Amino acid sequence: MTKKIQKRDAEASKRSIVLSAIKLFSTRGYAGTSMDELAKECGLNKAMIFYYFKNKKGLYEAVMEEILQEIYKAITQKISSSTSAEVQLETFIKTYGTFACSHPYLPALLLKELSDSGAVLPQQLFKSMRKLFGLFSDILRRGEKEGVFKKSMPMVLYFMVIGSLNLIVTTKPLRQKAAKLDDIELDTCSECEIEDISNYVTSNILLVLKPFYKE
Amino acid sequence: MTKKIQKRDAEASKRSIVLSAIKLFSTRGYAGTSMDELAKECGLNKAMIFYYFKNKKGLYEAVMEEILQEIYKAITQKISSSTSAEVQLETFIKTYGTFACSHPYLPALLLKELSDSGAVLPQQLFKSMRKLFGLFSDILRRGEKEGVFKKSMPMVLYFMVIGSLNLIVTTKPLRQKAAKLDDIELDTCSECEIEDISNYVTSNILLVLKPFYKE
Amino acid sequence: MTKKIQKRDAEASKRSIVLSAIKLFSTRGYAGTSMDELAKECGLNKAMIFYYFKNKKGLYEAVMEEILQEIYKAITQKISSSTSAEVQLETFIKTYGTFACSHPYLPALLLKELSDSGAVLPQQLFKSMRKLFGLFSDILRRGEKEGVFKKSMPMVLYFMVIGSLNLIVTTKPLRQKAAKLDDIELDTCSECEIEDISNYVTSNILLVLKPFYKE
Amino acid sequence: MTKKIQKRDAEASKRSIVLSAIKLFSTRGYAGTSMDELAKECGLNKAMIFYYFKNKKGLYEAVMEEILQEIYKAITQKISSSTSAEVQLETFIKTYGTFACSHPYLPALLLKELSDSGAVLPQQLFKSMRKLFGLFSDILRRGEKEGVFKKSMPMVLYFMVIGSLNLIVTTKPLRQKAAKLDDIELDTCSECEIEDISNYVTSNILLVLKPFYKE
DNA sequence: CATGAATGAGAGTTCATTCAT
DNA sequence: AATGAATGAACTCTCATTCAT
Repeated sequence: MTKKIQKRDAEASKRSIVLSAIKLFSTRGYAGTSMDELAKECGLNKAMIFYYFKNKKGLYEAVMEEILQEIYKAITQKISSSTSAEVQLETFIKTYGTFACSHPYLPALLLKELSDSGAVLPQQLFKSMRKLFGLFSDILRRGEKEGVFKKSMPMVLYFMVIGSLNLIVTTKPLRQKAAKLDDIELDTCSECEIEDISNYVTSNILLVLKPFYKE
Repeated sequence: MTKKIQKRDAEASKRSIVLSAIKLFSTRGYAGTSMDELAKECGLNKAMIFYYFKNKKGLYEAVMEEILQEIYKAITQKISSSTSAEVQLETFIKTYGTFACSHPYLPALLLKELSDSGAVLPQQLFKSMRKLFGLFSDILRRGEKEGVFKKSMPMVLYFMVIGSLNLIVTTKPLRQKAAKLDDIELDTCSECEIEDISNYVTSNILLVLKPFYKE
Repeated sequence: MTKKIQKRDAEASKRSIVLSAIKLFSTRGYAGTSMDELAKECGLNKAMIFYYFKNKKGLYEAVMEEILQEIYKAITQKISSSTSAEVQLETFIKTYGTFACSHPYLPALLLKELSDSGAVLPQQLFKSMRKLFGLFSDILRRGEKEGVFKKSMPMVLYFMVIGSLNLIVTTKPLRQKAAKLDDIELDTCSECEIEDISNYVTSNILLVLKPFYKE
Repeated sequence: MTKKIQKRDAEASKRSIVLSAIKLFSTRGYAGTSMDELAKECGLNKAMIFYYFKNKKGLYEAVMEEILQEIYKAITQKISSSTSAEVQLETFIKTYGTFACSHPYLPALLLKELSDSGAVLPQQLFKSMRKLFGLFSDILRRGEKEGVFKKSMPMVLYFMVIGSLNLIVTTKPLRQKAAKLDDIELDTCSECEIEDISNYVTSNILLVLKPFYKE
């Protein structure tokens, strides 16, 4: 009845650890995150982290699992409402963009992991990356089969999409700072909305896939 | 004479430290790299690192400075031989690609830095990043002025370029592993040469900038 | 009736804790044994250990009490069937040997305890040790009085007996390994049966106590 | 010149660590000894222990190596002055006794290690034990060959010797306490000198090896 | 009687950094 | 310029023990 009181609620405690871990791992990185700090952040005793997750790496795995499943679910859900390859591609990119923007830890963690080929989590990253990229790749392949898309290099296009979107999200503070201090005239897109950027990326990719495509 | 030799030794030692630091920082990240390990790697005493660089952060700054200047120099040099915006853009992308491929620490470090908005190196990264992006942006702007390029969002295009190229480089081991183990048919571009990819990226960007562009 | 079942369960649980504790304490030592591991070993919740025994030390005391009583009971029982000092001494040694061999935790724990003068368990060990040694000493004294034994140093003889028997038991794996790997010819008694050793020790002690004793 | 000042003297620091380690390991055991306490005890920073010895186990190894070599050296030195098996055996036992008494950490550590078959240091213990026992065994074998000793079980005799001597040393405080409090008449040899005990053990062993031996 | 959640203290170990030579 | 010795703080992780149910 008084279930909502956090104390002695295993699920809530575990959740609170994961949430704090997401925050810290995404800002300070794996090695840069300390379990002491994490414990303080989530308001639980440090030992509880090891009670629920066998060790630091185990927690990191759980965190990555969590967020990669989230984005995967978000995208598949949205995509399912259409069968057109073109619409699905558009949905993929836009959903990824808005999700990344509202869950900025995803780009931070993903870029960090991908920047050293999954040094911490090779197996895990590998599987999750494949799953998400598989989705993207399938859309392109189907479009190709149906004659609406040109032949392409899916891996490169995928990296153009998630590379740009992730970087746009993670560099936001940097770009805003740049805009203020800048003596040189340099448009760092500091005021751009994620929707505009997703749209721009989408139309760029479609330009590549569909010759004579009108934006 | 003795002095000169000492000075040469000093320069050599400093150089050796930076080189080892590049290697370690790019593979293990900032927090993941220990000064002990670094000292072992470069064959010098640990105290020498602090003799030449005030502290770990100072060394990291020197490392970033170094590699960002390198890539900047490489690109400006190549670009200077032409005045056509189109050729310059092509040169920018391809030079970046080949440089990233032959100096794979660049993508690793850059992505790591950009993935947390330069938490370690705000000021430094900021300036160097701006310089490189400034180069890219200038080309686009000039092309636009000359009527050969359409209006665009330079920041996004820049991220599409360096995002994809960097990811292609850093994920190479991952993608090759994926190619071997994979049960599903999934083209991870595991055998692609960087030249092909740079070409593909270039033509994609030109498709965006120049409507009706023939690849 | 419900009560009785509960009580039986309680007894059974307590017993199961003690048994697991004997196993772990004797192999890993007092400090080396963790309550977590112990709980896992005995299949009960960790808190139950503290429910039945006030703390780790309390459990250790109970364990020692238990096994010292066991060996004491085993010996007194066997001894009672004879009144001859010589036969009783023989029975003491042989019973100790076979018991130690079939309950190898006894030597392990006893040697550990005696090796730091009962730092963990002064009072407890003290009393139990005295009881067992008292038995041995009584036999010698009576034999002396009856003129069948020479005057001796009971404490030293006692240590010669239990020292050798305990060591033979605890070093068994070590000695067997030695036998296999050994390049040098060295008889480590790796195949000896405890009966033979007990016999040998017995006859040695009798040789000391009874001059001109024929083995 | 001011070499004797402890600071910045590696050899002295290492020595001080080993000495403190001997003290703590022998009283509290391996698992029971904490590196914090050890650092406090030897007056050095905790990190220095890991600077000189790679880890706790490494330090323990060094400690065991040290003391086992000491006793081995002490015995071989004394033994070398005679060629008679009988005298050598006597010297072995007495030297072991006096050494054990003046370096009481030896019995404590040896019994602890032997009581779980070298759980911490199997390989090391194995070699050192073999060396020392080899010495003992050789004497017996030679005596046998020369016709002065009867056939025997060297391993058992060895354990009777070191078992009793070690226990006499480690139980000294216990036995003295027993003597004071005791209501029962029980001779715990609380006032015995190690020489008397060594003599007694020696003559007992000789009684076993030499029938009709007069003490 | 029994459990899982929670804790504070301390474990071993590594860290970046400085000092003395 | 260069080294090895030294340090204190921080690290990940485990401990014995208790609380709430």
